[in-house]
Amino acid sequence: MTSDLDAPIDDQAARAAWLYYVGGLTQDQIAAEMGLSRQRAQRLVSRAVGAGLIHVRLNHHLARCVELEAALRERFGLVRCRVMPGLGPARDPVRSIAPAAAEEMERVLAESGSRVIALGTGRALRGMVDAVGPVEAPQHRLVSLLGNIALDGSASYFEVIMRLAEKVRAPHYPMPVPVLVDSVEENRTLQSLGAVRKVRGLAQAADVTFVGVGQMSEDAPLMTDGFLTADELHEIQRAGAAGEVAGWIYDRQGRYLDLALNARLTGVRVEIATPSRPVIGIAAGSQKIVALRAALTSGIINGLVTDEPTAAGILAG
Amino acid sequence: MTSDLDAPIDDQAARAAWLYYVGGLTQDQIAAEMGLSRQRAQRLVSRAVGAGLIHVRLNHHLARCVELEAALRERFGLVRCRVMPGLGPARDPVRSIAPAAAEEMERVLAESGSRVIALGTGRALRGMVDAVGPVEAPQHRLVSLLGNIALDGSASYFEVIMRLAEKVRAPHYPMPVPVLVDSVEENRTLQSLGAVRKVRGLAQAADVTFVGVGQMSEDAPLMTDGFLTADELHEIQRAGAAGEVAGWIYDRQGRYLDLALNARLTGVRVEIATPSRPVIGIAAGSQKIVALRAALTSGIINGLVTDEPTAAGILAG
DNA sequence: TCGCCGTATGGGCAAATACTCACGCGCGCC
DNA sequence: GGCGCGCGTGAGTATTTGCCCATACGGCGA
Repeated sequence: MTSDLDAPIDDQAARAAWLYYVGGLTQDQIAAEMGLSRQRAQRLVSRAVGAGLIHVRLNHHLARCVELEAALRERFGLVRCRVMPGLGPARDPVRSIAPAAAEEMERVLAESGSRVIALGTGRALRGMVDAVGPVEAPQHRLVSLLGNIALDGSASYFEVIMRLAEKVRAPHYPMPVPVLVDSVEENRTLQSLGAVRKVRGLAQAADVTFVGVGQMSEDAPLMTDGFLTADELHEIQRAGAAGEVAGWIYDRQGRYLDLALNARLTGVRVEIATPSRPVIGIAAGSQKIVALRAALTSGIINGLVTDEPTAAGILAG
Repeated sequence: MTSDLDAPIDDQAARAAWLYYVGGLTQDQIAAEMGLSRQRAQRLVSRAVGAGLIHVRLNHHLARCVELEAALRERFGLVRCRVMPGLGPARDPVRSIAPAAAEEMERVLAESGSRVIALGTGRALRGMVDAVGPVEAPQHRLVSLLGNIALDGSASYFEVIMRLAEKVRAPHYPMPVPVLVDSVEENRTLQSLGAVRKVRGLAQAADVTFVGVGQMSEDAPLMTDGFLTADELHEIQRAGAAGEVAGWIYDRQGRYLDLALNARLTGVRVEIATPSRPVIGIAAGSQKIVALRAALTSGIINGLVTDEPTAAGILAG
């Protein structure tokens, strides 16, 4: 990833992108200004965009999105709701929702009082963290809802909490355990560890929680990430699984299922959503509509950042 | 300006720009997606940029800017300081500092407690307001430091407070009087009005103040905006004028001058900057270096948003 | 009703930008 | 010390974009 050695290059890239997007210079002018070849200027701008150094936001509320937000708020009694324009099919909706999710996160980070912020995992949360600006917020504590170790022992690809903590310089409490362990006994052992108990306690007392929402269809993240086999998935599907938050699986009414799997999950089950302790779901995509509707129905989440087609899909049900 | 009738067009423009900048589609693809001709897509994107619907921010701290910020903070004991990359000569520095100033404003607006926010006038503040996102902040009160009526009786070109109030839906207290009146008596009459007294009192009690900083050189805004004649300007220059905040003129040490003009100024003189009641100066440009250094020296302002060359110039003195 | 004017639209073209390729340099490995 | 290997660079080229113009549309006044 971006190491410290890249800093001067990133600085150049950021400067070039600034001149390009804010200053409105052409790449030729940038090259002249910075004393580079035009190709290099082009590469720097491109690099800045690719590395997420540059961040575009829409200073305008689209009527359609506002309507959907109002409808979702109304129907599910949401505390927070953001609906971003869709990007058309074949584009990753994370690109669309990440900036809005980041704004929600920044809103919390901007609070001057100290908060405990709990975080799930997943691509959407990772996108959110990447889009968060480098604000200093050392007064808050960041805590992980679930383990960040994948089955193969590697730290999870979607490292959310460490990245965010690094950006905002806040104390952080990752859960240094696997998401899912092999046996009930192993889990019991882990849960008895003081460190794990402390992190779980903090997570359960979180003031705000940000989570992804997983679908339980054939492309379930729990399966593609290797936590479930296809057979296990099918069995759980037959038990009525509609979605999953932090690994905990629920049915179409958003009621958590009583599964054998539960005893092997190390993470905290999210069930604290109240107006003063919101749980914000960050998710978009047609595959996630069912899972989102269920989580919203029972109030597992009472805040939502999604995109237009997903919002419409949720409301259509 | 942008009227309500433009809303559907602005919606289209915003959507096109979203697809272009966030989605990364080409204008051809946008045209296909939205069912338009390519030219129309191009015009919409262009319109969105022109109308300030789209807002670019740099998610990366440039080493050079951070250094300058630290040096300014240190030397002048600043509460807040932001230095943005310069755009090269011949580009309006307001483009560079407006987004950062808007972030500072949003930071204040995000506070959940109720604040009184005082605002000056000028191009830089106008740029800031345009860059502020449509956040709801009805808990705060916005108050004007000085009149918004120009000499010819028209409401000032740089309408700052009304625009901001409209965006954030906060109660606002403009000062419905001229910046400068013709005679001392006229001023006395105005100042005795209950409405004016109330606004002035609120402004003096502001929790945060945002001001532009005017230079007193040959291109002084006070003169180009028609408040001073060339002769008056020259006389004031001879009296040692270095800069001006909200119309109140100070010398190179940042001490307010005792001028005949003062008796005709309707606005509030800013002299409340403390760590808990910051006064943030928003200004950039080589002509403003002297004025800024003076205001920083005496602490008329204790916060600053500027650009790189200006910051370097201030420190060089 | 006609004609005028301002505005919006799409085609075409020149400029600007993104991509591809071949080369060169430095680094590490043998 | 020689030999690749990979990264970065510049030249050339395809694509995309911005702009100008001719034209169509619609509103308005005569």
